[in-house]
Amino acid sequence: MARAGLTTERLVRAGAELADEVGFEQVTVSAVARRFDVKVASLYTHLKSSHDLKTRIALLALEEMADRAAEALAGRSGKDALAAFADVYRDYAHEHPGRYAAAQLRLDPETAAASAGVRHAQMTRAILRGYDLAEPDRTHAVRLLGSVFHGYVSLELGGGFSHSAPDTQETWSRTIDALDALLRNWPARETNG
Amino acid sequence: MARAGLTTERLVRAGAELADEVGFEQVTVSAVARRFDVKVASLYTHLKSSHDLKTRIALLALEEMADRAAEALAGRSGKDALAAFADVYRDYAHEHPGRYAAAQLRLDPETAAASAGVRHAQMTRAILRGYDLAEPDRTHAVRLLGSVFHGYVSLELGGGFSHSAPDTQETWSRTIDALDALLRNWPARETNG
DNA sequence: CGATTTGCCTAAAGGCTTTAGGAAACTTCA
DNA sequence: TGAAGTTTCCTAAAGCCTTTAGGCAAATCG
Repeated sequence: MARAGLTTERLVRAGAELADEVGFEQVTVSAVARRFDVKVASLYTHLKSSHDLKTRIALLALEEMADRAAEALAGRSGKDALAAFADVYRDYAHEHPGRYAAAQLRLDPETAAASAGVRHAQMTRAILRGYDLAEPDRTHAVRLLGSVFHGYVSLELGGGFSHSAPDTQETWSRTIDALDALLRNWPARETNG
Repeated sequence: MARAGLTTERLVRAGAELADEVGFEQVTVSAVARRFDVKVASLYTHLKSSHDLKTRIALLALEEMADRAAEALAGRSGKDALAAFADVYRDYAHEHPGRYAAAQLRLDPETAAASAGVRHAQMTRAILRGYDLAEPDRTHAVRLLGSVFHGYVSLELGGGFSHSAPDTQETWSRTIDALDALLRNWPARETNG
């Protein structure tokens, strides 16, 4: 029998495509095997387990997003950088919903530490250089930005904003405006009242 | 054979507990059957399918959160209301991680429309009555709040904020401060610069 | 109390995961 | 070039999950 030429790389890539087509939940070793017209057991030469496959798809997605973000950030600062960065996530999630879902997979600490997730955090910090924030507010702001981007995109993708007016593109722009305003005018502690 | 006294209600409740103990992903019809010391097939008298079980757990979680939120909101307004509302989500997610994850399940439109999700949206709008926002900004703000709450909680639960300083409780307080400040000072359109 | 409905069971089929062991296809190098 | 070794893919099989079908006993209703 001729060999199929499987590699971990090709399998992961196929898994990522599958995720975008039918949802990350539906990605199984079996489904990937079918895609290569190969028996399931054969994939275990290249993958440790089903979980291994999913983790690799997640890492791929994180890399791809980080690469796009790095490019988007080049030569920009301030609100421009903020908007470009934010758009990278949203656009990526729209183009690759399955991969985006994969990127949400909970990674074990070591894997996470070695992943592109680290670059994401660094870039977010870099954006904040355009605003006047000292620690620990800078860290709070990093977390806030992460929350908004992730939260917005996952609600939007999950249909949380239904198809009602005003459209989500408009909300997205206004959200970025709001974040920019907030960062330029970060409240001091205990702003009660 | 004596009957086990199964009901849809009891099964869903058991499923929710299971979710909190071992994660929503691990909730299966089989696992719930085991919990009642009953054969798997027996559950299909009370549940349409595995997906039905999961959906019902999601609906339960949405109800519980909405109930808590409604109580928290009673008699409060402005930043007090905002903070109380926000804390409901975070606390619920910490107490019931599995149920919280369930609440993130994508529901089909009809189910979603009949769910407590509607109450959540209404309450968020109610909170904004304490701030001076006209449409469409009010809707943008509703979406922003939803994004932040959901995004923050899911990143925190997923270990996204690791265990680094400053602690997440502090960030949470500051996030609410920031949102309050933002809502009181919502930027006009095109605040570029 | 007999008849009907309901609830749980056994049986069974089909799918996914994962391991074990075999055979063909590549690679290496004399 | 061809023998030896390695790698890749295959068959087989066990284990777990879902879901349907059909049966018997328990609860409920006249």
